[in-house]
Amino acid sequence: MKKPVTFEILKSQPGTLGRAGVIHTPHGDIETPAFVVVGTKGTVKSLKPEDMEAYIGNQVALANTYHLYLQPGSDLVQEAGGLHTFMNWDKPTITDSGGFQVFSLGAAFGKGVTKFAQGDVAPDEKAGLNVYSKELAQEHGKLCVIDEEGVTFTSHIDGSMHRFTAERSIEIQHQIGADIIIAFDECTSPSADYEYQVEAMERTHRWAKRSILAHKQNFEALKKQGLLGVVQGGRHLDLRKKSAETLAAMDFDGFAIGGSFSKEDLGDSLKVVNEVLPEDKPRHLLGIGEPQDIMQGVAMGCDTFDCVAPTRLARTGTIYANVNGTHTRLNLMNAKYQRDFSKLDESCDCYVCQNYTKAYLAHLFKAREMLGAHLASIHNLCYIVNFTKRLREEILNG
RNA sequence: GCGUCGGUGGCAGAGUGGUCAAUUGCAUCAGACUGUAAAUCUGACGGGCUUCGCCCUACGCUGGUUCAAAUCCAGCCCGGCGCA
Repeated sequence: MKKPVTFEILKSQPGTLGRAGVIHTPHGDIETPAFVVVGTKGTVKSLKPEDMEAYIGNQVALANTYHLYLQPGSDLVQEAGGLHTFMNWDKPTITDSGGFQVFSLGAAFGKGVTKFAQGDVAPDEKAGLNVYSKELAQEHGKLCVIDEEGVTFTSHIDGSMHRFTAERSIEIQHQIGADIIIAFDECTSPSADYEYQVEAMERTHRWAKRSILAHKQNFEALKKQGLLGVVQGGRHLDLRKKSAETLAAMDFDGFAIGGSFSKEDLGDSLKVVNEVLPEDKPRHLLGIGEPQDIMQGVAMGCDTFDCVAPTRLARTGTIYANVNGTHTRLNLMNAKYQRDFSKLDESCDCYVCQNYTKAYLAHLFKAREMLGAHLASIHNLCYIVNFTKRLREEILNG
């Protein structure tokens, strides 16, 4: 049987792990390296799929299993004809497994911790320990509890209890129907200690195996959806290597690299991982997507990237701009932009930069007009999508 | 003119003898945001300093009562409303 998701390398970059290629999916090709736009709830916040086609040109969008399962319900998405039909986007899609919510609603909940740490992070025993009992979880105000079999979530929407296992996550992703689905994993906190990282990683490996089995049992889905395994190991290079080796031996259509990183050794982590992962399968870097990070990721052999930063920053008034060759964030709410009638970014020729000024967007944000979020999202996504495209061209032309 | 209610920080609006440089909201200024709990969150917001604290000036104006006044009293100024 022909696999629904395959990868083809067009050119490798000498001296690095970088490569330009194509991921073939039932809904079309993804030319890599590529930035994957995040549309968690089946919508890229503030944008219509038509906007993406008209103004951004992204080739693929990523939705979230946990969110769509809770609302409107994955059975409903299936009844609608699947994610593509439901949201009116007929290009490639990916669903994330819900593994990130194990982190964001668990260890990270209420703590302001992100998966991308900067500098040293003090080990926090509770980042690992407290996920084991419901009592401790409640005591620490967390919305999920982990055990060997899976994760019990308390809905952030209405407080109801929900159970995710590897099998359940895959089943839900079958209902949603994205081209690429992801094995259920645990994204660990950068503050979890080494011992816990080992434990969580090994558990994620067991879930990976179960995810493959669950996927293989659904022949219909097997024809239409490719499955990625998730490399874990946190900020420890030895664990990263181990995780990559373990997953490489499993029958995945590609790999996602997840978990927490540190700003300082992202490159090293990716290098270790991608030297081990099979070359002929695509590698997605989960949740990382600042321009500098993507540049590193590409050089270290990653093919696709998703990140909420461009859209989240956009909604809160911050835009990307290339200032004297440096990737910079500009907070348009700052007083100095009130009368700045220049385009958002001199080097950008996106629809927004062609038609609007910083002062106008600053006004929209100050006035809390929703058009601000819309225009800034278009610009930020264009910025990052085009940046990634240029990295691809550099490899192809290099 | 008489009566009555009221005048608080950029605005709105709490507070009615000490715990008040004064609740809160807005506005303002700045910061954060990396598989979206997020059109969100955090901080500052009278002035100065040796800034987990200290010193000045402040609740219409002037004076008074009191150990102590944004808070009580008197006069004045200003505004709303009612009656002339």
